[in-house]
Amino acid sequence: MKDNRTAPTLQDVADLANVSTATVSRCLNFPDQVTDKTRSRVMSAVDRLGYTPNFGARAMAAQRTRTIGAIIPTMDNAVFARGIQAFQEELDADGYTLLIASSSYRQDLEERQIKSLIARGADALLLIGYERDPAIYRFIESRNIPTLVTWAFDRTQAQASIGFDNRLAMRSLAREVMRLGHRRIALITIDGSTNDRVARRMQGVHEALREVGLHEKSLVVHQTRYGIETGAEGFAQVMQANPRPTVVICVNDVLAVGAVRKAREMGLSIPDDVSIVGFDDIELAQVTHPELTTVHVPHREMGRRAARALIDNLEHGVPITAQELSVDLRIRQSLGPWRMQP
Amino acid sequence: MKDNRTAPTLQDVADLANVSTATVSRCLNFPDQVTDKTRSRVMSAVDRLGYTPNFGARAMAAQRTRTIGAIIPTMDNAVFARGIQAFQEELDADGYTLLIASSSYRQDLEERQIKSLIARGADALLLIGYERDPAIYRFIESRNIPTLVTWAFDRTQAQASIGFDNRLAMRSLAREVMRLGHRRIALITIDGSTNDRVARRMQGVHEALREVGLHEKSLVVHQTRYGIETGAEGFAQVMQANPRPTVVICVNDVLAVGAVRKAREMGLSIPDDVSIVGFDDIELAQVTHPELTTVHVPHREMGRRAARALIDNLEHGVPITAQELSVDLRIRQSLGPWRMQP
DNA sequence: GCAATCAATGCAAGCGCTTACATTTTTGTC
DNA sequence: GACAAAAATGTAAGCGCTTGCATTGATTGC
Repeated sequence: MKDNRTAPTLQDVADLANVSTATVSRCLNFPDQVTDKTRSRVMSAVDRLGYTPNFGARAMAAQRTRTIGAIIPTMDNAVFARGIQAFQEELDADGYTLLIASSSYRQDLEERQIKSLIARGADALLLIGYERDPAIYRFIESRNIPTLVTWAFDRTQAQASIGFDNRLAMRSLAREVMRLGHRRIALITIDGSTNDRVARRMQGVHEALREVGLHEKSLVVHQTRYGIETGAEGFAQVMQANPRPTVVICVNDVLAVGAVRKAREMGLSIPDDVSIVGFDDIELAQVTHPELTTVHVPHREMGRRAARALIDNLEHGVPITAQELSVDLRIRQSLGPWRMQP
Repeated sequence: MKDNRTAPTLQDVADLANVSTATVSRCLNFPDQVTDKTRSRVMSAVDRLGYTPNFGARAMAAQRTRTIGAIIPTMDNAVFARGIQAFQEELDADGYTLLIASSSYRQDLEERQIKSLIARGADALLLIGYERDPAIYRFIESRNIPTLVTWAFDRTQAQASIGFDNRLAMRSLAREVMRLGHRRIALITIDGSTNDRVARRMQGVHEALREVGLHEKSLVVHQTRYGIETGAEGFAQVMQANPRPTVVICVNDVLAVGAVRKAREMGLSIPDDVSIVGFDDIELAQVTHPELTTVHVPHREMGRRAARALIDNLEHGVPITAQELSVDLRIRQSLGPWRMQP
């Protein structure tokens, strides 16, 4: 009798069904290579013992895992959560399993996790943004692991990605702001040094500024951490500038929502006293009052496509090609034309 | 020369460093059992080859993985995202890795994932809510995997949990609603059949109702899916009841936020025309206008404690004991006293 | 300088599975 | 009913690692 505190093995099943382990393995992996009779005998042994294949052993023997790894900066951010959820649904439909790790925006952690996911046998990898040590790209390359970057798109980068161009997207939003006559502009942002998406968005703002002959220096910038609360504080800060900004651009909707709240608390009317715009178009953007003008990003679509690209590569060797997704401006009530300050 | 398309193995490192695989293994796992000289030789071989231990092989040989599995209903929900993020941070600090799967609220999927996580060598498991097939609890038990339920607490259940009592929490909110004189009440909820937390919250409302002598039937109930948008639709629905509800209780904040938005669209003033309350106290709750009265749940604290309990059990055999966390009412402006309908 | 001791290292047996190849059984044909 | 071909099953060699035990080498006390 076996120690029943421990998982039953292929051997246990084989013994109970009176066949070899090879046959059991075939029953599980290639059912039609086995007689109906044997198969049902084996399957009932499997049920009886509550057998589940040991993943590590299987991975080692088969050299594939049907597992895809993803590393996101944080779970605690709706944009990633939503994209990854779609990614996972698509994988699941094809019998793949998703392994997620979150890096808290720390490069060192991310590198550890990339190695850990590969060590765990991930057949492919999904990463957010381009920015990382070239050595780690070489490492991935040397292991021959198909890898896709997402949430960003930049044709000058070597690494294949499915995403959108953060710089251009933000630039077009900033242009719209300019078009409405605003010239006194504030930017609430988060640290761009470990976040290339944010860095690109800031560039986009700068470019739009230069196009109308404004110097970057004229921009009132406030850098803070991610969060509604910090967005609110940031808003209070930038509104102290003199002359007061007529529009506040936030690098994401979460900050913008905080700004909207603070404006209300300060008794400012949006967009009459000040306009506020965000980025991402999360569900929240339509809940604020007034609704938020922002850049719509197809998070779920991105996740779905990324999954397809990776699976197609794994299953049929389809090369992974870059895909740029289009984003579009969602002009809502939080952005209005410039008016002379009273 | 090795095929460099494939990961280097312990053997490769051993060869390069001129030692046995046993020594390399010890260098990695018990560095002080090895001479400085050998160690540095081995380590430089490791670096040179970019060696990373194969997880499956290691798990198989060592019978432990320092990995903990968690299954949540969906990533795309701030409350789980936040709790799990804290859980993961705590695990990480102790050198554990988190494996996450999401079940889309489907029991069958969850069962598959429990098995998959165990097969992957998870040393322990974190699950949301109690409700699942007893067979699956037996399965976990038979594998001797420490398991913790969270997001719920019920002393009548056998399974250890760290969470709060959804029924009592919602009841106290409903009592407050009654105390303010409301008697014409609507409830916007989601399917409770696969979600014991929601089912308990509904019970809580029913109990409070009975306490003031109202019959459950007098409650205007609308069941929908999770989401801001669906919450908005639900609100429109329940407000058609005659007589019109004076308060709308939502089983979570997301629905409530949708309700608030719809009320605004309908030109109703909150709380003068109708009160709205939610549950969870997500960040959103303070962004709506007016701010949402809700039940505050310590999501991050819950995640942290769950991690500690599991690690302490794994490392020092500390038994996993149930812990009830306290929640508290956050009374804000969206709830006002009952007034005669105009 | 030598035995006794202890630290450092090596040897080799698994861990649970897949799969190429060998063997047995079944099926179809004449 | 005998034979070849095809289908089903078995055998056994790994996959990459850890670890108990055996071996070697260094250190110590006398």
